[in-house]
Amino acid sequence: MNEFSSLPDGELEIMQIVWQCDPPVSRSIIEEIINKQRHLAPTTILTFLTRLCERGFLRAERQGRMNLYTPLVTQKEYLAGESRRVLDRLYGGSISAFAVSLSESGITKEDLAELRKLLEEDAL
Amino acid sequence: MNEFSSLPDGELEIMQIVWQCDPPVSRSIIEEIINKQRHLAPTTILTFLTRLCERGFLRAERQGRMNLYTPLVTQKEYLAGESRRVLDRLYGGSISAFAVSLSESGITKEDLAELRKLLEEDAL
DNA sequence: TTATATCTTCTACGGATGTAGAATATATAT
DNA sequence: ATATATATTCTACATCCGTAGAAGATATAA
Repeated sequence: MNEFSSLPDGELEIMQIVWQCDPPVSRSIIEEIINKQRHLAPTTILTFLTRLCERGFLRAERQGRMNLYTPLVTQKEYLAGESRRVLDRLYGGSISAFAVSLSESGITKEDLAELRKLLEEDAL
Repeated sequence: MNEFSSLPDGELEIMQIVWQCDPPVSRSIIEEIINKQRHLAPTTILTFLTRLCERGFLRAERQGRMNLYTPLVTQKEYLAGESRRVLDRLYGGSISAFAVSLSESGITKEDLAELRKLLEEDAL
């Protein structure tokens, strides 16, 4: 259905933060959030942001001497495509095969309950 | 729980074939199967096989002038670990979030039915 | 108006990956 | 015993990715 390229880890990490923020968002905001977890040089973050723009995931607009970034792809869209790819690649597209596999590496009761609920509500 | 590194696409493609075969398996067998889908030079396949040995996913034993490869990691083990990683990376570990996302990119009725059945049988 | 601080863009580099030709080893047919 | 066919290992290379210093641009303080 949709056609967005798969993102490498570094870029995905940035996108996840952008999505969780109120757009548009600046490099410094992203840096602040990321640095709660680990250190990345400002230029590293900017490299990722530039690559995401080239990929068409973000749009940059200048404000003063800094850039503000706005997502062009929603998290929902991206995750739908990416999940599909993963499922196809690993399980030939079978979500139940995936579920069985996960249960083997430990699935939480809460998640199981949640899944049951979704199915009962015909939410899938 | 388990600790196997994530495989790059090329190597995974080979492993999927190895898993679906009766071990041990030769390069030529793998080549035959792969070439139904796309072309890969024999040396390319051998490169992947060598890398998989280095990673500890395969063991090679010489037979005449050719090598026979045996998996050291089961598909089940690998998929469990890999799925877990994917789930954590994309959905903070929530399988229901994953299911919702998949339903947005189109989930088949068959899969849905299968999933219901698994849940009813308490198979997860 | 000019120096300074700060933000971005350029450039770079090592390691991983996909791909395969060149070089080498060896079983086998003659 | 040797040539030939064929299988592997070596070597190579372009591209991608993670990472960040160097260089360049510009808002702002003095």
